[in-house]
Amino acid sequence: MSDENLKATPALPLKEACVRAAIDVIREDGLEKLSLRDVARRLNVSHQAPYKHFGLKDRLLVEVIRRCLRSFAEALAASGQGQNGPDEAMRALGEAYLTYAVQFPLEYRLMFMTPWPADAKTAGLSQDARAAFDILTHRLSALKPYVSDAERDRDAMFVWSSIHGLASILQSEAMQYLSFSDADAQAAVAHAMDMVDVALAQRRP
Amino acid sequence: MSDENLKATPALPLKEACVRAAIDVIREDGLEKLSLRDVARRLNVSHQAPYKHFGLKDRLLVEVIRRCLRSFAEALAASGQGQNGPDEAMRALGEAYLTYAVQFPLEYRLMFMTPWPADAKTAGLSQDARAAFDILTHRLSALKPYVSDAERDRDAMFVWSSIHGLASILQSEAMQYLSFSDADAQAAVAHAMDMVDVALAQRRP
DNA sequence: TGATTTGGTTGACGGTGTCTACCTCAAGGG
DNA sequence: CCCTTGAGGTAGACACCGTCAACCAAATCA
Repeated sequence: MSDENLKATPALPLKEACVRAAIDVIREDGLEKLSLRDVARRLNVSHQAPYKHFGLKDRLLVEVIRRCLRSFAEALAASGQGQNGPDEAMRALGEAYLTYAVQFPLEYRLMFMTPWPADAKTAGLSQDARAAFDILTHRLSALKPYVSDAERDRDAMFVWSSIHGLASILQSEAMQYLSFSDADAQAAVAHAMDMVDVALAQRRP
Repeated sequence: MSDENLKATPALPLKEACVRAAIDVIREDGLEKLSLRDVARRLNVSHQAPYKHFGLKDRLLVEVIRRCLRSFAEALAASGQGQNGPDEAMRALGEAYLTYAVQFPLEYRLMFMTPWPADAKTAGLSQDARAAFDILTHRLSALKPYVSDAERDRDAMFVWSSIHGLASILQSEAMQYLSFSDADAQAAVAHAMDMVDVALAQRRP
């Protein structure tokens, strides 16, 4: 036996522990409830300890967004397995997207409905976002042949904006505000996805 | 002459002035920069004065959102004038929607990308949201005949989610993050709107 | 007239992000 | 071996914030 049991609660380096605690807070209560001091309290550490690792609150936030983007991209990529054709794979992607948005609304909001910290671009978040987007472009390429990447990207942008719009409406209370019943809402979602398929199929070879 | 020039800066009752100042702040710096104390300072009034009119910050926010929804609905409704047919009216609606989102990104974010205060429903915001939504349903009714309101609402939800997705992507920096050029972005928007038209036309009589 | 409501004031409390200063301890170079 | 240095932790302060409480003047109204 080594001396593991001697140290109290090392387990994780504090930096990593901060990120995880922050994700917990956001998952539970949302971004606006996130405070560095609260994170510190949860980890039984002084209110300045997290500051040593992330000089600014925003820099912790960037790290959290990065994690979210990656786990989101993983969920999307996993949706492809065991599908028969490109059509089903495409549909599965859309459903995985919506599922994620509904299952983790606060993370989804953080990634796509919240202004990113100013230094997000320098921090390389763009690449993680692009990785998620490219899952979509790849499936589109399997679906129909494109003469150029630009043409494919236009289709991708259409699909993405439609699904994203749907997701963001779903995870807000907009449906309730417009007094849609649950059944109506579900039907509307299915219909919207059909419409996307229809539009994509329009000029398919 | 009456005694107008005797009073310093009455002009508006404080309540109204607060709402307008709050909108100014949001337009300039975004929701997260809005504070009741700042509003009070701008109006040369004690930090508690606004509190007399809106007991909670959220209640001021509700009032601001209401204004935004109404001016948004106005802009949408105005887009219908002087169009030739229902098709053009529909297209004009979509463009007015996007224009508004791009022109007033922070207001747009406030209306559709920010969790509404808890008492928004009781405060009757739903009706204002519904009014905006119904502009869309009316134009759809002019576009093609529906056998039921539910069917029309499903189409409306599809159109709305597509355009909303587009708008929310446009007003975020997502395009930049995905390294779309301005021209590409514009082309993507036009393409997406075409796709919506295509899908809508699919089963048109 | 006297009571009460309305709309304003100041002051306090607990919470936050961030700055500065201090401490401690491990690693390394002379 | 000592001594510097830097990383990672601490406590304390400052300026904000939302909100509550107490007070106060003028208007409204019984």
